[in-house]
Amino acid sequence: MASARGPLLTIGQAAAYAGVTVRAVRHYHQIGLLAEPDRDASGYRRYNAGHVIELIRIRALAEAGVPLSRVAELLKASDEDLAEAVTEIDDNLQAEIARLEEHRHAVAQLATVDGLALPQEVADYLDLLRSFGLSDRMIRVERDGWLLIAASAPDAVVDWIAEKRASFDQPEIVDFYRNLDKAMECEPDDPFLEEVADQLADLFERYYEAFNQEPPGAPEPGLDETTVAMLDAGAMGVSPAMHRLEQLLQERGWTNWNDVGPPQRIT
Amino acid sequence: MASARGPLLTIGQAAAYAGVTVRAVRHYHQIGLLAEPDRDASGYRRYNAGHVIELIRIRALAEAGVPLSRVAELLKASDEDLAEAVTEIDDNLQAEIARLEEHRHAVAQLATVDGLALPQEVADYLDLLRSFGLSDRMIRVERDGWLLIAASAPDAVVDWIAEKRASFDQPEIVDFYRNLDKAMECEPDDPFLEEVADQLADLFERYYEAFNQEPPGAPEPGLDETTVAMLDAGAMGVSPAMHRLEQLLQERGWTNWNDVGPPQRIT
DNA sequence: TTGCTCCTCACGTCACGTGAGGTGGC
DNA sequence: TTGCTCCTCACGTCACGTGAGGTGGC
Repeated sequence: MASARGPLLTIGQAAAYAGVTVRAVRHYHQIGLLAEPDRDASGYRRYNAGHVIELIRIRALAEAGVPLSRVAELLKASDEDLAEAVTEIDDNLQAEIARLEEHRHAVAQLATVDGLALPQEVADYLDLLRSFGLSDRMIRVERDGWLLIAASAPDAVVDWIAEKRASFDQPEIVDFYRNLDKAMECEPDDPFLEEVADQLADLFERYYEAFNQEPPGAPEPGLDETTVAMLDAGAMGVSPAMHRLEQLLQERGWTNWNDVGPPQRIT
Repeated sequence: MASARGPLLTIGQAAAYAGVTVRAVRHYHQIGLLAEPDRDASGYRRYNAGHVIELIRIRALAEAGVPLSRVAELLKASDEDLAEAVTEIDDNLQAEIARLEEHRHAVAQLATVDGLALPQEVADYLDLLRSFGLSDRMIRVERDGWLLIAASAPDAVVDWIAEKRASFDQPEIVDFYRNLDKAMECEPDDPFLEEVADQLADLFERYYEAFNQEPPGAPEPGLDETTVAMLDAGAMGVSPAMHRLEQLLQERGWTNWNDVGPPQRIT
């Protein structure tokens, strides 16, 4: 039994000594982690060396990220039990550090609005579209589409965006996107939409010819139906003109026009 | 205005798509972070592509450790504002990682019971005492004393422990500690205590002679009064015998005997 | 019909923070 | 007397988790 001799610290002094807040000390009392000291005549808690030592040890464990519910048990642990627990705690710390490092990468890519939840390659692709003078509206439609694709097929998105990007080496693709941009502003009965539909059907035709009726990529490019439907809904929802354009394309014998995978000829 | 066309996902499907829990989605609605979608005839929420995209973006920020209260503002932010915020978020992440790395070090040293809140050098010192066959009780008194010292003078403790450790090169110091250990078990009136007091007084005498009345270290070795008083209380509280030994030493002309700093000759 | 999802309260979690209202110590 | 510390409730924080009790969809 340690005697009550020695300096008796107030809760504020004990807390300052151990480097914790007064409220934290009271909390440790409340949950039974730290024994309540005796009170003085005024009802103030008075701490002796033993209490302060226990408080320092509690803090050492708590600061290391050990939940208070485990601190109690570790304070009483043997060297072997403690060593085992320490291994586990260190594993947790390492995992947490790895998690944060990952987030640092994610955050770095998030430096631009486009980068929110998108890989750098997609953000670069969107910048390429911008460099062609395409409207913010167009960029947003593309970005949202690729967000959905990235969420449903995170492993494939980088390959797909590379293919998509390469297609912009052809000046007629760039030209088509500019027309598509204008088309989004049209009324559904604007004759310009027929012009764009013709241009797109022509592109599809040449695309199939170039690959001898054997376009690269499977007809199902790896996206589930839900995602494809959401992509369509997103693109079509932009304006009634887009909906009309889809109809005009079907009249010309083409369907399944979306951001990934080849179009399909209606047979 | 995006149309309500496209596949309408249930809350469970939308949550799974974005990689969050159903409860999290409801929570985002509750705090106004994510707009409530329309309901179907049964009162079920039905999500369209726009909702899912917003959900993915919320998740991207939240997972990076951004508090939800800031997520709302960042979703609407410009590229410049976002870049600024990202710098800050990354600073926070780096600080957090550094904090965890520190804790990994602390935890590594905590692998043994002695290491709880004590630097490795002190734990090594305690092991040295153990190798001399000193009792667990003695080790505990020493450990608690050094815990108090480490808490009040963390920068100096390594130097002090090195001095203390070096003193054990002298066989008579080791011999004295063994006697001190036995003395702790004594009744206060045991004549063995007088023997130990004589031995300690002799050690002090030779210590002063060796340094020509000019012992190293200031009379006040850098510890505040509170700590010194707690150290005394801790050591004296162990047993009445220790208290008696202190008295016997005073009779022999010595005071201020504790773990750090030189003893003082009563003038 | 069974099992799964959906709904809305509403309390629980974790480690304290933060007043609210009052008293003691220098 | 003033300002600071101490006391005990007790609600607030943060981002949901977890039943409780009930209904809808395949």
